[in-house]
Amino acid sequence: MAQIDTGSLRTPVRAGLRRDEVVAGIKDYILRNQLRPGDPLPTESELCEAVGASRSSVREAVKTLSALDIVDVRHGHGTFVGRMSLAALVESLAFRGLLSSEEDQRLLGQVVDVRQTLEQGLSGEIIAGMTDEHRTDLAELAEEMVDRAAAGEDFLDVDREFHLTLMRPLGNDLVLQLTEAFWQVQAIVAPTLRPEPPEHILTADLHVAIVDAVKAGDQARLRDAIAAHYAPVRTSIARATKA
Amino acid sequence: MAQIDTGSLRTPVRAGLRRDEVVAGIKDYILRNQLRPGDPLPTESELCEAVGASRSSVREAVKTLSALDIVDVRHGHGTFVGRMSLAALVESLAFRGLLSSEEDQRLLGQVVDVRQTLEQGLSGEIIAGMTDEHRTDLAELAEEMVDRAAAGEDFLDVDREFHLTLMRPLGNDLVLQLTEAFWQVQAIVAPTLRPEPPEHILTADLHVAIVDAVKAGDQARLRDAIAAHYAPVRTSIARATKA
DNA sequence: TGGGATTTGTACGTATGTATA
DNA sequence: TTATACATACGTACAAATCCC
Repeated sequence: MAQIDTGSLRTPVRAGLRRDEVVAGIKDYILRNQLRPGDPLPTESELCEAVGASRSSVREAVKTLSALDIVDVRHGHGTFVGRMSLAALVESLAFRGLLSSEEDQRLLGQVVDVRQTLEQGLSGEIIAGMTDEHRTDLAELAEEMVDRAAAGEDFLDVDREFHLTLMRPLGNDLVLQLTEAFWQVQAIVAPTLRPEPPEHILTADLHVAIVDAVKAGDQARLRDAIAAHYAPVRTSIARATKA
Repeated sequence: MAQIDTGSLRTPVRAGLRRDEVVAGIKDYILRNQLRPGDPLPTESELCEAVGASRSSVREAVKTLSALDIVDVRHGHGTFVGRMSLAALVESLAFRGLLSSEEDQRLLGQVVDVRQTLEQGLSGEIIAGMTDEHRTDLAELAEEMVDRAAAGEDFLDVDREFHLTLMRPLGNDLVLQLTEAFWQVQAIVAPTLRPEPPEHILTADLHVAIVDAVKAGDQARLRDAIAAHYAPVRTSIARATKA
């Protein structure tokens, strides 16, 4: 129980805001009880008593933690420990990109830089960690892209899965989540300034080149293939900058 | 004004939750009016009318956006467009690391991987973009580390500034903010499992080596210096894993 | 210096929507 | 279907912080 001296009437000295105390209290509760993602938290009313705050304060605190995916609130069911995903990063970054058309170009370029740096910088470990299963998964995804491109369809979801699969051999959850987060940011922000015919066939081929490099186990070639993959995006951003 | 059809009594069909509607409404308001960070938003009561929701709902929505640093609320003053920093990323990631002692080791290792990958992968552009001012700044920071290490003091803040200064020549805000964010996560999570004598002198020397490589304009040497810089952290994480 | 106006923060009561058993 | 537990929403009143005159 996170009792906070509400018994003595008039405790005029109170460090910060009530809401922030409750936020700290809930975090504390999770840590002290060693809860894991998915574990249930006390109900709102219980939290009110425990921390000695009103429902309003508790609810606002929970909303703050909910936005960070530290807690997960299910209507009519209860409150649970969240999964602490990077959804908040996506929301925040993506919205920044939507603010103005200058900002969105800048951000897009920077996101592409980071994505390329990570994929290239980890290319050695990617090749080293690749299993046969990874390779076939990657090959099938590239094949799917080619097929859909030939049919004139888009393949955003396949592209996302491709870049995730590329990073999977690393066994690094954080890299995986960053990959997904930046991919999403790009997917959200890019359409706002691109009245451009999508070159699906070229894009698909560039992914095939990545697969080939991976299969060959050639790191230098993989780095080049990754650079080539991001080149069209860069030119389309540069083109938008001039316009 | 973001009027949302509250005029007709009984609008039984309401897509989602009231709060989420308000969240969308506020985002919309910012975008439609092309507001920039720091610009004022309508007061709570004005938002209530505009979106046709109660003050509680509006406040919860604002708290959600506030957690993402999309808005910035100042008690007794008003609500403003936020700076969309990566503070949410730090909070979320850092707390994940505090959950359990296994998680914190895993996360620390992954954070170090990402930091090293970014610094090494961008080493070429770092050297290319370095001005004399950057070099002297970096040299002074390393010097400060050496001095403090000799005096037996720690220099966390200097270390943070060093890695930011290293990335500054890139002119990439996102990289800069990620650098700061991951640095903070490491600074928060690392102490939870390190009852270890800090080797300040070694750490300072490793930073000096980075400065020397930068001054020499030698990318390969810089990459090595960066790897060497993170090596002690890795061993201390590995040591904790065994224990 | 001070006081009043504005704005956000907290508290409480009540009613409603939602999921589970 | 009913009952129960829970989150969601609304409204009001008051406290606290900030600003301006």
